[in-house]
Amino acid sequence: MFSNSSISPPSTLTQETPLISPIETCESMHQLKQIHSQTIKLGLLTNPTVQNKLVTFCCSEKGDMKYACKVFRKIPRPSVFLWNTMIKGYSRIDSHKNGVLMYLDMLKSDVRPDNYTFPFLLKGFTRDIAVEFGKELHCHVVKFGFDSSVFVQNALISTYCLCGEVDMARGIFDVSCKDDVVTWNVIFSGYKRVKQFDETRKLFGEMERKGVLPTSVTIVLVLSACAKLKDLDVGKRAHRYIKECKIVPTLILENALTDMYAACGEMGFALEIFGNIKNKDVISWTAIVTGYINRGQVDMAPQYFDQMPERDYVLWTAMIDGYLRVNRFREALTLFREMQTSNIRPDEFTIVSILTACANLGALELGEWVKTYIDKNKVKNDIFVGNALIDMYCKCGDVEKAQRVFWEMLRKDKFTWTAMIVGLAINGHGDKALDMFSQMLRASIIPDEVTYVGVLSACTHTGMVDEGRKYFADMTIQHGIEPNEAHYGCMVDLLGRAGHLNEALEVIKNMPMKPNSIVWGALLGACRVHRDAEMAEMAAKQILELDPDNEAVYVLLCNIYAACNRWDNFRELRQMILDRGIKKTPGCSMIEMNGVVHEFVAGDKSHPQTKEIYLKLDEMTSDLKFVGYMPDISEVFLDVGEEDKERAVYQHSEKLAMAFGLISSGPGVTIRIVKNLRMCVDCHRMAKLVSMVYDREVIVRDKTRFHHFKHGSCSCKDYW
DNA sequence: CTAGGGTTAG
Repeated sequence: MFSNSSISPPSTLTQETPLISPIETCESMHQLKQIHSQTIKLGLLTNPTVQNKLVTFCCSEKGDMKYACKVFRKIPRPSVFLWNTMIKGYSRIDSHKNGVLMYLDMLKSDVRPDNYTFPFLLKGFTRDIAVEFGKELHCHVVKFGFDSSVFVQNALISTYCLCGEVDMARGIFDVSCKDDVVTWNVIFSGYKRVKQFDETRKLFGEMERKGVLPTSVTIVLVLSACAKLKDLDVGKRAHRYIKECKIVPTLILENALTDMYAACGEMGFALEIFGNIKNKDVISWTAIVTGYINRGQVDMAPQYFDQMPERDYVLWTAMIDGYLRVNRFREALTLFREMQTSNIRPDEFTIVSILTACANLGALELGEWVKTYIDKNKVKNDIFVGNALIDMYCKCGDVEKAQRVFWEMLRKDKFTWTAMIVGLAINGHGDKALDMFSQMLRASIIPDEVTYVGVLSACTHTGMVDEGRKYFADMTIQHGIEPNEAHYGCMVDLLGRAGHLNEALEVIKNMPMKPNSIVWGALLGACRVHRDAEMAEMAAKQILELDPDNEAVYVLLCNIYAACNRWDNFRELRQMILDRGIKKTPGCSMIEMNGVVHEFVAGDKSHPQTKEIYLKLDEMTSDLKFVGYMPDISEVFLDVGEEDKERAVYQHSEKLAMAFGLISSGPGVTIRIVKNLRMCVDCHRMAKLVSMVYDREVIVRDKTRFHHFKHGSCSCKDYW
């Protein structure tokens, strides 16, 4: 027997439409399909409530958009509610294209959107879709008159933020009523995306004055901004709201608090909060690790890093970056190898850190490996990666590859251009660097103070005095950049190297700020090239007043005395150095071979191939003597008798590296060496001869520039 | 609408 109610047709008298409550309690698509067929059998499909409930379920988390579409297409004239539900469904599954298509279909069917339509549609946008449709949809919003709906405003603000158009977002924010805390949260999150943390801080103050009460989302965003700005005061104020507004402390909030205190250097507070977190996750640990790193206490970080059982790629990268910050590049690479052994995949952030390490070590082979890794493993090749690649290639002396990366980049920012300009300049291609600079201006990229350091050093490295003066003036006139000490240093360098020592001194005297040791150091360097002992003494005195422990100055002055044959001064100064116990920074050269960075100091005997290296060095010396090599000991410093002087120069670290390079690589392979100090005259001479006699390109990156040795001459034109 | 790591000089 059939029960009456289940077979009787829908009656207008029925209080409740049948099958509604089964849909509401439905658990799966399987159940829903059964209910759907029942509605067809019962002819209930024309009932709007049934339609709404069916489509809503299919669009929900347990649903299936394909099925939703089937049901939806059978409905003759869907209501705006149904269209919205479909749009919302597509947003949920990140099918933004379909969302937009739905919206367009809806307009074609002459259904007007309501104030739910836009938030649902915009919510599903990715950056690309937002760029493509954002502005147009904003026009629709205005046309249909929803521009004063707070939900629509919030959605639009967040869409503009997604496109990176914060100013448009801010425009909408400024005319909104600002009563809704979500509006504030959305704009804060937008400023976070573009890293304008200062705006968040300013607006937070405004929000407080307006008396809008923050939610936990607000506090998290404000704390994150304070962490980046290292603003402890505002951070503490945000912390107070948690108690005052009775905001429940979630893990996210506790992590944000820990990070804020750690970033501000308040490790005591940070550890207290950290200690009270019940279910610490990797983000909590990262906050502590980066806290120590920020304070320069890298060696405190491993305590926590090693304790954390589940280290993810962010934590690894943070730790690797910690070593980079204190110039411990080799340790950074060691950690990277450990990371790979642990089977943690590096992402684009890690890659940037590794490229930075390669750049500083001159490790081209590893850098090339990273480039291949990026291409093969589909690491997101974003603008940071591109910029780091350019920097790596330039600092490894391979300008061509750097340029290739540069031109392949789809987007270029001021960092991209600056890295290329600086890279060309230090590699001795001043003219190309300046050409790049004019292309940069034509591309409407605004240079900053670093760009101008690159431009001025391009002029310096190539001796273009008049151009340098012009750019120095342009910097302020055209771009409103006030020159800093580095720029004055470049000018002193430029004039000094060209032999205009007095003019260089005038520049220093007329500086609006107190000349620092960089500026005086530039003058001292010029005195060395032009052998002006008097001015050198004066410059050295200035530096030592500012920085009494600057051992490089003593060494340079010694070299200058030697170059000017002022042996009395030389001995006097050397005695003073010995009396005061001033230690010369040991010269150190690095060379990469098969992905391993080998390091040499003068007279080094620690290398496993020491014997072969010294044999090769003997062989080199006698080979080169045939073409006129005579040891030049004028720049030797730490030595006693003449014979020892010769020994000392003979065993300079870059010579050992060169010998090692010659025996460990095949004929014709370029030898690349990185030195921590300025290259000495003797090593420079020897490298030129090596490049000729053995027909090898030798590239030495010293403290300030590159020396590309080829066929017996050097790109620096013996001017360094 | 919510937390952590990355690029240019001296």
